[in-house]
Amino acid sequence: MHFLLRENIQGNITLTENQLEIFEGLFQEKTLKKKHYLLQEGDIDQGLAFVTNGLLRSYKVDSNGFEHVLQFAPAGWWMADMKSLNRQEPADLFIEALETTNYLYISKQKLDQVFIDIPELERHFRILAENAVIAYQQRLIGNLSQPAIERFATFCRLYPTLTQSLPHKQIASFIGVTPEFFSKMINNTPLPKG
Amino acid sequence: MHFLLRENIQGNITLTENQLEIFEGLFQEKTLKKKHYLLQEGDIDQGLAFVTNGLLRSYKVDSNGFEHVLQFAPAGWWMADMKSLNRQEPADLFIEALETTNYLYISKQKLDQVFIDIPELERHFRILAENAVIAYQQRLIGNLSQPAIERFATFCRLYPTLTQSLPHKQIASFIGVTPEFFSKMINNTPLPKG
DNA sequence: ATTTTTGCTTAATCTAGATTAAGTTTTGGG
DNA sequence: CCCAAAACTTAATCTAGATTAAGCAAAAAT
Repeated sequence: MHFLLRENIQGNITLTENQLEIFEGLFQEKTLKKKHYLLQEGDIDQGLAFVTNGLLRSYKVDSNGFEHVLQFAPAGWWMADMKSLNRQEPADLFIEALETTNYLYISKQKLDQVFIDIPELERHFRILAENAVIAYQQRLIGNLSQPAIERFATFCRLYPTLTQSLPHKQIASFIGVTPEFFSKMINNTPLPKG
Repeated sequence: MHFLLRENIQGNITLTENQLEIFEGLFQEKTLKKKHYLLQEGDIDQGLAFVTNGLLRSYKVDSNGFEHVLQFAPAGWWMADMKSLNRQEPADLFIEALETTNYLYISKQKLDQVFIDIPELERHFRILAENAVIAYQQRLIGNLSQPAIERFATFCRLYPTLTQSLPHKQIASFIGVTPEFFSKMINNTPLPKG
C-alpha cells in the first residue's frame, strides 16, 4: 500500500528503514468516494493528502461561477490547498474526488514535527515545492504565449495517462478554455483531401 | 548592507548570531549595471541572488520573439532561474537589471552545503518555495478568470512600489497584455460627463 | 547638443476564443 | 430497465485583446 510513498521519498532523499517507518506511522489511510470533497471553499485545510489510488482535482470557482482546475492528483501525487494549509486561513479552493480515491493523510501538526525529527524530510518537501514552482512557471508562460491547441498538446505530453482517463471538460478547464471551444478545437484537425 | 537578508531569514526562522554570520559569509557582494544580464537563455544558473538595491526581472522570450515577465525582484527579494539552477540544465529565462542593482550572490554548492550544516535554513527556503507556489497559483487563476484591468488592479495592490517605478511596458508584460492594449486600457477610465 | 533608440499613445482592422442556444449521446442512480 | 443528469457536439453571434501602422515624447548614447 505504501510503495508509492516510498518511491516518492526515495526520489529525492535517502532514509533508513527506521525513519521510513516512523514517517509512515504518521499517516491515516482514508477513502473518498467519487464526487465527494476533501476540502471546500471556506474550510481550513488541516493536512496533506498523498494519493495511492484514484484521482483528485483542486479547483477555484471564480466570481462568475466558473471552475478553473489548478491541479490533478493521480496515484503518487500530493494534494492540498497550500495557502489554506500553510497560513491556516479559509480555503479558496475545492478538492474533489473525480474517482473513488484512496489516500494517505498527514496532519499539518505531525508534518511540522517530523521536519524537526527528520530534517531530510524537510529537504524532500523543499524539493517538491521547488518543482511545483517550476511547473507553475511553465504553465503560466504557456498560457501567455501559446494558443489553446498547443497547450493541449503540452498537456498530453505531460500527462498521457490523464489524457485518456479524464472527461474533456476537465482538460478544457485545466488548459483554460470553455468545453465548447475545446470540442470545436479537437474536432477541427482537418484531414488532408483525397 | 545585510539587514534586508537578516529580515528575510528572521521572517521565517530563528538563527543564532553565529549561524547568521556563517550564512552571510557564504555570499559575495555583486553589482549589475542597468540593462546587463545576470543570466541569459542557454546559460546554466550557478546560484541564487538576493537583491539589496535596485531591480531585477526574469523573463522568457517565446517562439515569436515576445517577452513574458515571470518575476520582478526589488530589494529584499530572491532571484534565480529555478529550473536551470536545480537541474543544472540550460536556462530558458533571461535575468536582467532594470536598474543598476546590488545583490548578494551564493553558489548552488554553498547553499546545498549550508542546508546540511544549518537545517533551519532549509526550512526557510522550503517556506519561500511554498509561498512562491501560492503566488503562482493565484496569478494563474487571475489570468484564467479576470480581465486585464482587474489583473492590473491586483498588480497595483500587490506591488504598489513597483507600480510607480516600472515602465508601463514591463507591467503590461507581467499581467499578460500588449503595450498597445495596456495604454488603451488605462487611458479609457472614462471620467463622468459635466 | 543632437542623433538614435526606446517608450508611449492613438486608431483601424482582425481573430482566438467566449457566449448563447439547441440538440445528442453517455452515464449512473434508483 | 428507465429516467434524470452529465457530458459532448454544432453553429451562430459576439468581444477582449492582438496586430499593424503611424506619430510623438523621453531618455541615452555619441
